[in-house]
Amino acid sequence: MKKRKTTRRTPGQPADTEGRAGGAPDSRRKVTINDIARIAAVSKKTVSRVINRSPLVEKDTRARIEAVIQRYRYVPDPQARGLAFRKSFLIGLVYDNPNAQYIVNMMEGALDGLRHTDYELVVHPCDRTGADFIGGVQRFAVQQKLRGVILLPPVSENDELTKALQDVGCNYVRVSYAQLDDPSRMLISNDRQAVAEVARYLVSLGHTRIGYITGPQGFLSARERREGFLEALAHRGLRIPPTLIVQGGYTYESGLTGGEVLLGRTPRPTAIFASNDEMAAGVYRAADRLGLSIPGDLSVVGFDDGPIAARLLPPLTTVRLPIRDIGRLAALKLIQPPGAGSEDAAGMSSLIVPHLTVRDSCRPPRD
Amino acid sequence: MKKRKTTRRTPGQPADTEGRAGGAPDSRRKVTINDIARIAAVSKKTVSRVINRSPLVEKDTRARIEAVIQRYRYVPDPQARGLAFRKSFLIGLVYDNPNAQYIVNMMEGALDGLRHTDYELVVHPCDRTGADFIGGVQRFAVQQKLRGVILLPPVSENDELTKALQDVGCNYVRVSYAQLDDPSRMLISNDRQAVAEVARYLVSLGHTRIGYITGPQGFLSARERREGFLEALAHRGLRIPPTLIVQGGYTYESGLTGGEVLLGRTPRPTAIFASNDEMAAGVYRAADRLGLSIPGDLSVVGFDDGPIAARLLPPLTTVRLPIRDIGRLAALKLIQPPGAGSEDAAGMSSLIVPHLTVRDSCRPPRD
DNA sequence: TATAGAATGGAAACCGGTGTCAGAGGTCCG
DNA sequence: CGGACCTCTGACACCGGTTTCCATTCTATA
Repeated sequence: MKKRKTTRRTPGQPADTEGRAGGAPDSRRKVTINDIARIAAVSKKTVSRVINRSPLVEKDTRARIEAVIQRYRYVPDPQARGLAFRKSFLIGLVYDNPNAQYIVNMMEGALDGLRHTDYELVVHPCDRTGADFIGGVQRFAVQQKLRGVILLPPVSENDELTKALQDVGCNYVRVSYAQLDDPSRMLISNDRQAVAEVARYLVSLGHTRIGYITGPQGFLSARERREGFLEALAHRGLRIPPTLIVQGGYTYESGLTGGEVLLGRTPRPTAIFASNDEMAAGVYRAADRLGLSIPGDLSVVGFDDGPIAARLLPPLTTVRLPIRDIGRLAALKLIQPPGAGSEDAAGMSSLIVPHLTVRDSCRPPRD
Repeated sequence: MKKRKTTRRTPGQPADTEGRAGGAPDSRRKVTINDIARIAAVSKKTVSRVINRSPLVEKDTRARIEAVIQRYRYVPDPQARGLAFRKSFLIGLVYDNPNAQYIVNMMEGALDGLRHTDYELVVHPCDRTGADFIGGVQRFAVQQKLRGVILLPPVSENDELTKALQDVGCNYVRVSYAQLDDPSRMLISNDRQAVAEVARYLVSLGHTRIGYITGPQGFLSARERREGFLEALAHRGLRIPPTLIVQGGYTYESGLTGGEVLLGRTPRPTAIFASNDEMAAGVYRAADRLGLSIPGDLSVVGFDDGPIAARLLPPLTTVRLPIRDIGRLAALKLIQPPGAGSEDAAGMSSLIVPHLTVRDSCRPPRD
């Protein structure tokens, strides 16, 4: 006896439909798993097995079904799958970040990682200072049944948030600057090491009076960069007096005022390290106002290597953050089953080390 | 033989469950429409009517159901709804744009428009020069059953693409610079009018030798800006010789080379209008290389008012594009039923007029 | 008071997939 | 040769909503 005849006795559809067992199913309507099953003369469950790469399908059967799928350009409906799986095929990108450039790059990176998968990226900005910010993100995750969430700094530093996500069983990856969580949920940029490189560079040029503009209070990156820089200088026997360290906020304006403060000290610093590019741009402006030329009278270093860095005059020496790569790795971490390492160990390493990009904004101090 | 009433706790325990009318339904499991129906002692259909704002529900009943929904923080599952509706609650943002800043702002704007709605935004970059680019976007729309798509320039200018989307019944809004389509599907930035403002400004300062750097071939914005600018100048009796018009590509590098070309002409132009900020930054660089000072020796105007504009030295006079607003309006257009204008006519106007933002990069020519 | 006509609400089918579990066919072994 | 075991496969219920169709209740009019 052959296969049983395929059944699929939908109330509406009499045996008639079965008869023309190959007929293109109304090209207007979307092809469904039922169509494929009927045409391939198997049950929809078997088709489902093929779709989900179950090993319990005989090779011949699989090949036959795959051929039909190809032929009819069938793609399973993500919504239906999501409903049955109790999980969507969406990845959330959650951020609260002043730096737009950063976001796009991260997004593009995440999309790189998601390319040729079934997943789509849903962006979700939020205000980490707003009321019920955590509840908002949590609801987002639950309602959309997100497969996972990528948390960008500074929201990635919020332990309450990750707790809330765990509570509702939502997977996540935190992009940050230190080990805050289970390694499988972290992607770490070693800014400490990068700023040490800056310290080495400035010292090697001969600078000894170096000003520093920090990031905003409470940002982990701000702390890591500041501590890393000061420690590295100390390691080389240099101690920056407190008067040469000013508080910034990662904004152009804070860089401008910070720069003006630092350049007002006597004796003046011969170099300023602003802990991001925006603030470095502010320092350029401050120097300009005081009639100081860069790099002649003042060396400047930034951090990020955003689009502004290369466009400033002179082009800014800065630390290049491989943001796009970070985004890609974050996405991969989310969608890859813990065990399998398709990307090799090095590539999937959760540790990113940014490096110094030397342009024209530094020079030995004139003495 | 018929289906017997298996399971489904609903039929199984009617009056009883209602009795403890407040009993939280296993706080671990997600609340469903069935729970709400049971607790409110109505059928799920009625709850569904409330959710979808059907007018066929008695006031009291509605109030009671809404109370239960509130109480249990019930939110209908978008996937299930999508499945039944044959439409998801996702809006696609499709772009192929070199300018990252532009994208983020547009995205934020779209998210503004989607806030407090059931919709989420899915980003989808694409390569308009790639093979089967149109098919790719089409598949994206079909597979995700997108409620609508926002098309950003330059992909918004592709009529084949919009045709393909229409073919699959996908709604869309095109953000562009001229009426390319049904007004209900267009959001137009009147760059022509904006550049006329630039022309007026430069002429009023006394410039007569003005250089112009165009956008890339085939971009509608490039054409509109160039033609608009030249016409406005002509209108004031000024004709730019072809030697003072160079082809750019909206990139920093093209601005740099374009600037060098223009500044190499004799006599030198006293002002250069670069048709976006990136290229204006390139002109700054070109001027710097030639030892020319801005605005002393050369006036420069840009277009976009991206983040670079205010950070250049001197801060760049440029045309401000209200991108975030555009994004918001685009989203609103998509999700609002054609008839209802919740935002007033002026606000929902599909015509955006960017305006000149004067900073410090222009001055009367020195003679 | 009778009756048409609306307004309302319920049961079951359906959207397009996946999970469970039982059953068919084949192999291995005693 | 028969039974235990394994490999595939399919029937059926289910995910959480909406829609169809029909029964019931509530008006309004004759």
